[in-house]
Amino acid sequence: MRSNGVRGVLPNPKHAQISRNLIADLKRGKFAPGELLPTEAILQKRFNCSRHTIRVALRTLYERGLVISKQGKGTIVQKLPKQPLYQSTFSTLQSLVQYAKTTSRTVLTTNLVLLNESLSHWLNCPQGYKWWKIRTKRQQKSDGTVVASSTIYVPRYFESAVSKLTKSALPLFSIMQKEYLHEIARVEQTFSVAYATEEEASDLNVKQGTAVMAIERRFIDERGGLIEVARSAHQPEYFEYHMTLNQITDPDNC
Amino acid sequence: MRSNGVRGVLPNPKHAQISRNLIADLKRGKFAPGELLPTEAILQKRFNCSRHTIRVALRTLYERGLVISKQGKGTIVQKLPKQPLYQSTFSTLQSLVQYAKTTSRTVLTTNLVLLNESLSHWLNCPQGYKWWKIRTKRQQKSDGTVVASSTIYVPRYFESAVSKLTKSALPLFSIMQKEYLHEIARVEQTFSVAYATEEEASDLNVKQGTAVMAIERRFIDERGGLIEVARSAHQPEYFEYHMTLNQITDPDNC
DNA sequence: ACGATATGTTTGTACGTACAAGTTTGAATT
DNA sequence: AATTCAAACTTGTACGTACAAACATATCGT
Repeated sequence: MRSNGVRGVLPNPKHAQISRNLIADLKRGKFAPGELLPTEAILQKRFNCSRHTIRVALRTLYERGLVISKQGKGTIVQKLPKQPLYQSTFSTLQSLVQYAKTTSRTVLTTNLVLLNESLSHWLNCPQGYKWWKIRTKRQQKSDGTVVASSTIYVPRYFESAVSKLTKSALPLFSIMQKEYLHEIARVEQTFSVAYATEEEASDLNVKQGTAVMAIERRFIDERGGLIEVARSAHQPEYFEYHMTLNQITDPDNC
Repeated sequence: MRSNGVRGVLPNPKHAQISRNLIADLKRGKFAPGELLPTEAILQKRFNCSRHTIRVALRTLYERGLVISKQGKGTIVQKLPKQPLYQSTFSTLQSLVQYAKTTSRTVLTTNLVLLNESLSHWLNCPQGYKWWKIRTKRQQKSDGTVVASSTIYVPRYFESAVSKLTKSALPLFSIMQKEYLHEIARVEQTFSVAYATEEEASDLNVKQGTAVMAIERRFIDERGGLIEVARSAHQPEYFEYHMTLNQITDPDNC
C-alpha cells in the first residue's frame, strides 16, 4: 500500500524528508563522527519505509560528505566539514547563493557593449552582438571590507533581469533563473592568481598590479548555451576558497 | 591478522559496465550536446537489464556532469567539460591521481620533526609527537617547468610509505592507501593567494615574496583522523584550477 | 593458544511492479 | 485558426524480493 495520499503543492518526497531529518540529527551531534549510523534496516523501521527509500536518502548525505558507507560494515559518520572564511562549496549551485548572504553587492556600472574580437572569442558568440557588461563590488557585511570586484557579461535579451539587479540581493544567475525559467545546468569555475587591473585595484583599494585571486565562472544551460560569464578579483589577504573532495567509485579512469 | 586478501577478482558490476559504455559513446561524439540520450526504456532493452540498473549507471554520468535528467522530458547530454591546463576535478579523489600523471615529482628532503606549538595546532596533534616532513617539487613532464613546491606532513607510523615515495610516481596518499589499507574518506582543500617563502621561491625559481597560489590539502580517514597535511605553492602564471559545479537538488538550505 | 571454518550482519547489486509528475503531441472542440 | 483537453511518453518516487560481497564474531579442531 502506497501511503502518501493527495499531497500539497510543493513536491516533498519521502526520501527528502528523511535526509533532512538525518542531517538535522547530525548537526545536533546525535551521532558522533567516526561512529556508525543506524543500519538501513533500523532506519527503515524508524521511518516506516522501504530500504530503497532509505538508500536514496543516505545518498544525499553522502553527496554532502556527511557519511560514507562501507559494504559489510555500515555507514560511517564524518566530521562536519570546516566552515569557510568567505566561501565554500560542495559542488552545488546552492553554495553560491549562500555566499551572497554574508556579503553585500553594489552595482557600479551597466553598459551594453558591442563584442569585439577578443570578447567574442571569450564569450563564444559572434562579433557584432551586444551583451550587457556589469561591474560590481562585494563588501563584507560586518566591516565593509571590499572582498571582490567583478565583471559580468550576459546576453542582451536578459535585460529585465539586469534591470532588477540593483533591487535584489540575489546573484544575477539566480534572478535569471526565476525571470526566464532558464535553468542553469552547471557552472564551470576556474581559479588562478592574476594581477589587479586598474579598475579592480581601485575597487579593492589596492595598488594596480597587486596579486589577486581571480575566479572565472561560466554559467551554462541545459542545451550547452553560455548564459553568463563572470570574472571576479578577490582580495588576497581576506579571501580563501574551501571545498571537500569525496571518495567516489569511478568506473575507470576515463 | 588483517584479512588483507588481494581483493580477488576486481568487482565489475553491470551498472559500471553500462556507464563506461555510455561515457565512451559520449566521448566518441555519438550523442551531441543538447540532444537527448536514449530513454531509460530503450537503454534497458539495449543493455538487456532492468530500469533500476540503467538508473544507477546514468547517475554516474550525472555525477560527472555529462548529462542532466529532466522529469517528463529525458536525459540531456551536456558539453564535455573543458580540459584543464594543469589540474581539474569533479570532486573526486581520482582526479588528484590524474594530475600526478602529467607532472613528475622530485623528493627534496625528508625529516622527522618534533611538533612545536604551531605545528601541533596546525596538524591537530599534541606537542611532542614526531611527524615526517617531506619537501617535494613538481615539474611539467613536457618542458621541465617547476609548477609546484610542496611541504607534506604525515604521522611517524607511515614510515614505510614515506620510504617508498622516491621510488614511486604516485601521490603519497595513494601509496599510504595501498600500504596500510587505510582508506581516505575525503580531502578538504583550501585555495588562497600567498607569498612564496624562501624555500618555495627557490624551488619555483621566482623571487621571494612573489604571489603564488597556495593549496592546502587535509586528508581524512573514515574515523575523522587526519593522516596527511600538504601545502603546496603553485607557479602563478602557469597554474590554474578548474572545476564544475553541478545543479543538485538540495533538501533545504541547511 | 592458535588458525581455520562457519555463522550472522550489513551494505551493494539486480531484478520486478506500480503509480506520480512533468512534458510533448495530437485530436477534438470552440 | 486557435484553444482545450486527453492520451502517450519519460523520468521520479516508492514499494517489494533475492542474492552477492565484505566484514565481524563465534565455534571448532588441532
